[in-house]
Amino acid sequence: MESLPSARKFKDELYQQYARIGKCLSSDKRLEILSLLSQGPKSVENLAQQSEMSVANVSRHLQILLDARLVKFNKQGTYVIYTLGDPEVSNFLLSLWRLCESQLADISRMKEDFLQHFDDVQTLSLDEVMDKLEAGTIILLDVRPTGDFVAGHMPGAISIPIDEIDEYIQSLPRDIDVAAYCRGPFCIYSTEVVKKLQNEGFTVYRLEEGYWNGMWSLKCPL
Amino acid sequence: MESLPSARKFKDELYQQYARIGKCLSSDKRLEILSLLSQGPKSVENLAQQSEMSVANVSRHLQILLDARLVKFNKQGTYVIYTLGDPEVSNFLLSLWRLCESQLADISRMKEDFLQHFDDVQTLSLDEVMDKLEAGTIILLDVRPTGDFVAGHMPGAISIPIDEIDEYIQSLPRDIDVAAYCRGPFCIYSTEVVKKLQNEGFTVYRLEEGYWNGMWSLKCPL
DNA sequence: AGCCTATTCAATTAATGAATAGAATAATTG
DNA sequence: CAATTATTCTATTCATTAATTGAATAGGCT
Repeated sequence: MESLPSARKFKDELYQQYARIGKCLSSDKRLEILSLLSQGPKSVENLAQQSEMSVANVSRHLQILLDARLVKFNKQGTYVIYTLGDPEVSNFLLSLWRLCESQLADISRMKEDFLQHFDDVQTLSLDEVMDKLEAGTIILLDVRPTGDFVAGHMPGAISIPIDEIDEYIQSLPRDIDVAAYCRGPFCIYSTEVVKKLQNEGFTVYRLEEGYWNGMWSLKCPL
Repeated sequence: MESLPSARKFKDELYQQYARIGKCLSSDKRLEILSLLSQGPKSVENLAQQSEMSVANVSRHLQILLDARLVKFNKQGTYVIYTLGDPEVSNFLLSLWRLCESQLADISRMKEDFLQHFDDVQTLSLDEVMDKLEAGTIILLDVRPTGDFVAGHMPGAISIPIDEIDEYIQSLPRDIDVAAYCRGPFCIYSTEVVKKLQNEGFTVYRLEEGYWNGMWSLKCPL
């Protein structure tokens, strides 16, 4: 069909556009950034700390994500705060994680192996914690980074980012149980805190569920 | 926390696994293959023809998709028939296309530009065609490749793959209207057929909607 | 001015992609 | 049953692209 505009050219260009999004998802580091951002807005520096990358490198990855409009930013003083571009992106990430878990058996295996190291940590379910919280027989610690806490948290929880736990240990009451939560079963912030408080003699539990993506679940990819 | 297994190592390995899926999506050619497969199972050769790639190249892409379990295959005689790996993959692709369309303004623009070339092709809606089909005042042609037709089609439609249209032109009745459909607004198979039949003197329409991914819609990515 | 954060640049290293040609498998034919 | 053909997969090549780092720059804030 020589009179028609080239269908092949059109197709190629179209799929090249689609692949702009795809390329963003092809790097483990960018996936980690997206995962972190799905837990709340973050500055470049903050992302660099949590992903253990250099600021320069994070910045470059963010440019790539920005080009595909998977993230957006606004400036707050000298900080550039990045956010997921759109609720659509958040939905998409959910279905990506779901797909990964369902297709890649390696992932489930890795996660199981990892969790075996923490068999000795006592856990409470969300319901149990809520009951105890109402009854006033427990203190609930949110040990995620401050930004995540601000973006959304359990009513009644106290924000004690894991970096700052040492400073707070003295002021925690010892005559009442303590529970800690973070993002999910595979986020070990709360596990670390539980072990540390156990050594200090507290009665302390880990909350099974995590707060992630604006909801309580066991499904946080990390 | 030196006694704990390295959280960083675990995270890195986990995101590397996730990125296995991501890498599949980073190539325009692989996205095209996935798109083609979402329209029905296909042999390597068939995929090569439709994507206008060499068989060897398609095969290599399929290996990559297979490694991430986005596709699976079964052998039929000497042919290896590839399929999407799982209904989950199909769902995921839908949300990927949706994300792409919503984030990348370029795509909408390209599609609009492309469609302008076909302003002169008369279209009918799905409802109109169904009415006319019941009334017996129209013949409906499915001009997609045979495999797609077999995988699912409009009841009452006749399969005339675009490659074979010339052989069928003689036997089409000229005293009744003809409509053709393919995958969607951006699949130009039906447009090509309409133009060809128009030149032959038929009264012929293009069905606005396309049959794609087991449903009628205007949303086929290509 | 001085400090802090983020981006850009330059340069190195690593990896990835497309394509070719050749290998393996299975059916078909003489 | 050997030889041929058809079909799909693998391995290697080469060019391209991507990731990372450190240094330099830009620009806001106090």
